[in-house]
Amino acid sequence: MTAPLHEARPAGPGRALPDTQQGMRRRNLARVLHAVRAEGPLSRAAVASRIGLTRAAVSTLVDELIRSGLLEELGPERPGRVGRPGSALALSGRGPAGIGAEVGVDHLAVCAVDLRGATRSRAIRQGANRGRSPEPVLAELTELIHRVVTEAEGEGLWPAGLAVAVPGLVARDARTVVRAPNLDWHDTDLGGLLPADLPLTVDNEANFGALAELWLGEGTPRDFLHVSAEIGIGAAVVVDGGLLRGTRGFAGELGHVPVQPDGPECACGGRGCLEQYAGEEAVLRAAGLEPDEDRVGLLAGRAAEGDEDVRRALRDAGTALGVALTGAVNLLDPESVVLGGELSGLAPWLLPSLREELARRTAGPACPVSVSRLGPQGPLLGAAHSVVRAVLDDPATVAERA
Amino acid sequence: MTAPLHEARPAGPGRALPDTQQGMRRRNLARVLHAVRAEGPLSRAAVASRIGLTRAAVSTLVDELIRSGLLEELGPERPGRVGRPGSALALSGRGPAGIGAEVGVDHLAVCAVDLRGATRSRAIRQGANRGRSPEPVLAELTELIHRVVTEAEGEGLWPAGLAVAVPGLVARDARTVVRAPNLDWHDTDLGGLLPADLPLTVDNEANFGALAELWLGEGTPRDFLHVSAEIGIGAAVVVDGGLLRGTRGFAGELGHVPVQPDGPECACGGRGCLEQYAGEEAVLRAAGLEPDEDRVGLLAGRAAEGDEDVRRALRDAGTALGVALTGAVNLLDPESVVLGGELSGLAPWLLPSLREELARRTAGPACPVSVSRLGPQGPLLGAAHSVVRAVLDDPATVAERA
DNA sequence: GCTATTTCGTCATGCCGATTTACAAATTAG
DNA sequence: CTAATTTGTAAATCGGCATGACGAAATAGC
Repeated sequence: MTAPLHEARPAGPGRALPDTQQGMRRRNLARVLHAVRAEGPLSRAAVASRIGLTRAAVSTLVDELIRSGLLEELGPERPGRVGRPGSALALSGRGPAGIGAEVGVDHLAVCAVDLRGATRSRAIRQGANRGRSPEPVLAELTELIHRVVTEAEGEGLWPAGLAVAVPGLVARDARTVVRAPNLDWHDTDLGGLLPADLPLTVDNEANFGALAELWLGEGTPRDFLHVSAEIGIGAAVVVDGGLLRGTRGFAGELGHVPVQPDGPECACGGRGCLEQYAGEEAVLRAAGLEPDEDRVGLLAGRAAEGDEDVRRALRDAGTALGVALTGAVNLLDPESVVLGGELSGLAPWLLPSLREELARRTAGPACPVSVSRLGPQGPLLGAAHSVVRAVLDDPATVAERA
Repeated sequence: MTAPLHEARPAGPGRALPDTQQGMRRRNLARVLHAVRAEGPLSRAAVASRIGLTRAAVSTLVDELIRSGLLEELGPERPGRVGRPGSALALSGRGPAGIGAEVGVDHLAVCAVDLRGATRSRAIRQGANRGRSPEPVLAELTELIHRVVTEAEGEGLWPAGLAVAVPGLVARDARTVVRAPNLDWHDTDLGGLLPADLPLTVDNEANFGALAELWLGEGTPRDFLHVSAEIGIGAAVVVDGGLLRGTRGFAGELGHVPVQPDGPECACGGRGCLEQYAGEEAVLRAAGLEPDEDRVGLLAGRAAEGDEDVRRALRDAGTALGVALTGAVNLLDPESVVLGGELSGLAPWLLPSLREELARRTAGPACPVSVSRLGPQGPLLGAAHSVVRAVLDDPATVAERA
C-alpha cells in the first residue's frame, strides 16, 4: 500500500499479483468487489455469472469478504422472477474509508469516502498558502485530517490510506513534490510531515482530477485527455482506464506545448508555449486586468457581465488551447477531451473557439470536447477514491486489519 | 489468434487470460518461455528461481513445452560451480515460425523468424506498387509468402501466423486498410486476398517498426516515441512495453501536429502541420528538387555530397521536427525518442537542429534522441516478431498443432 | 391449495496445479 | 574417498475452483 496506487498500467483489479493460487484468489476477491461496485446490489448467483466463476466459488469468496467487513448482506431481494430470491450483497458502508486531501493555493480540504463511493465526512479551511513553507501548511492539513478521520470513525469507518493532491509535479515515488510553483515548494518529501499511521500517496491534482472524471463522470470513456488549469496548464492522459505518467512522472505538461514557435519567451526556456496564451496570467494580462486573489472567479464574473475585453481574451485562449489540443489529439487519438478543474468554470467562453479550432484542423469528425461535472471538486474526490480503488483492487491487503 | 496481437495494453505474457487454474497454467507456460528467451539457455532450476515457482512446478511446465516442440533440451551444462550441473533449455529452432510481410511503396518483402528470433528465410521483390490495385499486389505477396513458408518448412519450422506491415492507417480489426495514400488504397480488407490458412494481422508499418525497436533494439526503454517517415510522418507511442493505439487506432499522427498555426494549408484541413515542413515532398521542394523514385536516397546522396540547399532543407526539417517533438515529449515524458524507418538514413543532417530545438525548448535535461539501428528493416522484422511474441505470450494456443 | 418448476445458496466430492518433502544423480571441495 | 552442494524428479499434500446434488424459497399451472 505504500507503493503508488495507480501506475501507468493499473487496469484491471490487482494486475501485479503473482501467478500463484493465492494470487488468483486475491484477484478473484477483487473481481467480486468490482462486480458489486459496478452493478449495485447483486446476489451471489448474479456475481458468479458476471465474473465467470461458479456459484460455489463465489460463495466462499463472499464469505471471506463479509468476514473482512468489505461486503454486507442486505437480506433477501424482492422477488420479481420465478425461483428462490437471492440475497443482495452490497459494499460495506462501515468498512475501510479512503481519506483524500488537497493542498490548494488558497485552501486546504480533506474528505473521507467509503467503499460505496459516498463522501462521509469533509473539512475545508480557506486561506492563502502561496509562499508558506510546507511545515505549517501540512500541520494545518494534519489537523483537518485528524478531524475527518475522527468523524469517519464515529460512523464505523476506519481509514485505509491517505492520498494528497498538490498543485505541482510529484516524483514517481508518490511522496516527493518536485516543484509546485504556486506554493513555491521544491523537492519536498511530504512523508514526514503527515500522519505516519496511514499509507500515503501524493500526486498531482490534475492526475487525481482525471481519475475522478474516469471513476465518477457519467459516460466517461477509458481513453481520454483531461485538461485542467491552475496557474499552469496541465493535462492528464488516461489510456485504457489508467493514467499515463511518463518515465519521470512528468507526462501531461500541456502548458509547454509550443503553439507559436517564435512567440514570446517562456520560463521553461522555450518560446510560444501554450501557457503564454491560455495561462491564467496571460489571460488576465490580455484582458487588461490585474492579478487578484480569486482570478478564475474574477474572469468568470466579468465574462458573464459581458466584458468584451475579457471575452476576447478567453476566446483567444480557447483558440490557443485548440491548437495545442490538435497536436495532442493527433498523437493520442483519445475518445474525448474533458475540461476539468478551475477551467470548467470558464468553459462557456473558452469552448466555442476551442471547438472551432479543433474542428478546423481535423480531417473527419473532430474529437468531442466536454466539461467536467465535478469541476474544482475533482482532485479531492479523485484522491479519496484512489484509496478506495486500491482497496477494491486488492482486498487482501486490508482484510487482516478489519 | 485472429484478434490483434498487440493491444494498447499487452504488457506481460498473456495478460488477458481468465483467472482460473487453466489460465494460471497458461500464464506460467508463457513465463517459462519468456525467461528462457530473455536470459539465454537456462536450466530448470534457474528458470524456477527467475519466475518464482518451484523446481517441481517448472519441471512439469518444461515437459509440456518440450512435448509441444517449443523448448529444446541442449544437454548438460558445463559445470563451473559445485553441485550437479543443470540441463540447458533453449527455445526450439524447429518449432513455430512467425511470417512477416511488408507492402512498401516500391517493394514487397517477406521473412520467417523462429522462436529464437533468428531470421530463417526471406524474399524480396522490387517494383513500384503506387497506384496498383490491391489484388495483383497481394497476389505477388502471396507468392513470396508461399516461397518463404516452403523454405522455412524445409528447415523443420511451421508457420504460426502472418503479420503484414502496410504504409497506412489500419482499423482496429487488424485486417482493414483504412487509407494508404502512398498506395492509393482505401478501406480494403486484406483478409480475403492473403493465404487463408494462416492467422492474419495487419498493422501500420510505423507500429511494427516501433515494436521491432522495442524488441530488438539495444537498450531500448519500455517507454519511448518512435518516429518514422514515408511520405507522411508517423510516430508510434510505446508505453510500458505496449503500443498506444488510440480509440480508433489512429494514434501517432505526428505529421499533423501544428508547428506554425498560421502556416500553409494542409490536406488535413489544418494549417502549418509538421508534414508541411518535414514531410518528404516539402523537403524536396525546399531543396529545389523534383520528386523522384528513391527520394530518401536522393536526399541522402545530395546531402553527403555537400549540397547546401539540401542540407539547409534538412536542417529546417529537423527544426520543425524538434518543435513537434517538444510538444509530444511534454505530453508523454518518454524515456527517449528514436528515429526509425527511412528517416534513419537522413538522421545525420536532421539530428543537430532537431536536438538543438528540443533542448532549447526544454527546462532541464532534454529527452535523448537516438537513431534506430534497424533502419528500414524495422517494420518487416517487427511484423515477423509480433507473431513470435504472440506464441511466446500464450504457448497454449499453438501447442495443440505441434 | 397443491404440485411442478425455477432459481438460490451450500455441501460433499473431485480435479487441477503448485508446494512440500524426500531422494537419487552429478558435480566440486577438502 | 567422503562431505557438501546443486539438479531433476517422484510422492504426498494443500489450496482453490468445478461439478453435481440437495434443501430452501419463490412463481406457474392445475
